[in-house]
Amino acid sequence: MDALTINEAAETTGWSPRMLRYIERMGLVEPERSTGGYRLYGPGELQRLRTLRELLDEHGLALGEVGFARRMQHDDALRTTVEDWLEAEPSRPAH
Amino acid sequence: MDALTINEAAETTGWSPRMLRYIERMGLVEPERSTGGYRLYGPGELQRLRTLRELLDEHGLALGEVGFARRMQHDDALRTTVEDWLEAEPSRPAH
DNA sequence: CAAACCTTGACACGAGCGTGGTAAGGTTCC
DNA sequence: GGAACCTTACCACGCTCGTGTCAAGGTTTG
Repeated sequence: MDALTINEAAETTGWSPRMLRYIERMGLVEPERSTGGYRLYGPGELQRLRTLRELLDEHGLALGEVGFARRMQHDDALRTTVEDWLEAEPSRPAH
Repeated sequence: MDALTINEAAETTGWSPRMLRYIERMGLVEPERSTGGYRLYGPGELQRLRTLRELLDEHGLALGEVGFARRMQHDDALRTTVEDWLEAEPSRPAH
């Protein structure tokens, strides 16, 4: 078994176990579960957790913002509605 | 002059003057200014304010989230970094 | 089976968000 | 010039976010 439990995953990624559960609820990193319900973090998830940390630091993002970006990517209606609104810059009569 | 001042704009859009200033700081609707510094809302901005309200209600969004979407659209590095992270789903070895 | 680990759920708490108000001072325009 | 409006800058307050800790109970494994 090459999957780590939550405390082991926390140890190697630098996140706290508490935050790993929080990140899961955001839908950002969702590990498999053992038959008994234990979270099992595979190499893919561990990598993702490390790069998530970089992603946040690099651009000063919040977890909620990445979660929102994810929602936009999964919800076509949401994404297009937001994009349409953003693209409709105020039609300012030529300066 | 077909541009409204902040209180007039608030009146016709349903936002409070307080929120119009807040929305401006989010970078979502940035009206022109009079020489004296008064905000002047043109028809374009008024329309944008009304549709913004709809956008939020329709998908239960927060102003900060739309502001974040805007930042992503304006900052290429930010957008691609976030998208790359989201697209890299955990490489789960074939179940 | 028992020690060590995990689960969910609750309470806590500082920081920031979305609002409102108010104060001190500048702008518009009749 | 003065009434009515605007500006920025603060204080306030309830709510959510990010985070921790603890309790009660189930799982893993030596």
